[in-house]
Amino acid sequence: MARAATTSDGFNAVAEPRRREILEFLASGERSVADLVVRLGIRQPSVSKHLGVLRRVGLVRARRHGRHILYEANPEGIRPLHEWTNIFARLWAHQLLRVRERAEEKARQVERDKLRDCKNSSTEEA
Amino acid sequence: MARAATTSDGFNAVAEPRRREILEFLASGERSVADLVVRLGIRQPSVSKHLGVLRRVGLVRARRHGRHILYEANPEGIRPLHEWTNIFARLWAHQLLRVRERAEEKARQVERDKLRDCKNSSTEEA
DNA sequence: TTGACATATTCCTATATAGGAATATATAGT
DNA sequence: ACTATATATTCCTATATAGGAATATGTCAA
Repeated sequence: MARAATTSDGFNAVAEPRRREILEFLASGERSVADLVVRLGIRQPSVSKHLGVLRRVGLVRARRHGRHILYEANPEGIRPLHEWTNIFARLWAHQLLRVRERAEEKARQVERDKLRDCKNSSTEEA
Repeated sequence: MARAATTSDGFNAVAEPRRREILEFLASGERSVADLVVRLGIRQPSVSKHLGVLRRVGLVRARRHGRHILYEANPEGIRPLHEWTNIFARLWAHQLLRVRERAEEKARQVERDKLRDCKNSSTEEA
């Protein structure tokens, strides 16, 4: 048997590097096919084909605007991939630590601010 | 040109459903090839081939234990995929809202604490 | 060493690509 | 209607599969 179709699910669609590039670009907003051609530096038919795959899998949506067709990312389509990778989240010890550390650092910062505010209000009392 | 090799990166390796199943199973701990054969219900050579792909891409590690070879997931290999999906995190409205709401609620709580602390310090001046 | 078990590898084939080239379709402007 | 522009589709080909079948490799045990 050959590989599963690129249109069989998001995982297969996103396996192609160009399609990831497209999605990365579309993450910043709606773009025309021509925009993508310029951005990716590949020929227009290739871009259209990739967009076709992404559209069939529900990773992008398209709408006409004059002569152009504007594509936008459908972030909901990416979520299943995100959820899947989360299966391993509990094994990322450092990341957990880092997130917690950042939260605690922020809390400390807030404490410092609080102290400073109190002092200021007691001296200059605007 | 054909599709990128399954061993070219984690995205391509994980595009195959069987390989995802393997990783899901290995997320619960080290397993032998025979375990995987039972679990997946596919023939041993297929499992070995899938494991070979996963190993080359760095998604699993193997070690011998007697006659058996034990495979374990390498969660670090999955992180790049997770990071990539995070590009769209800010577009997941509910999650974004939830995160922002929690941050703002926390900020309000901090404000309340600050006010209370200031009042306390002006009355009981410890 | 021989045999039994566990895993990997090789050979085979049908299948689905990705990109190039050429062409079709659709829309706007004149 | 005609032309220019924007995008999609078709045809082509080299390539890499996934799984089946058969076989090789490696390890223990007696």
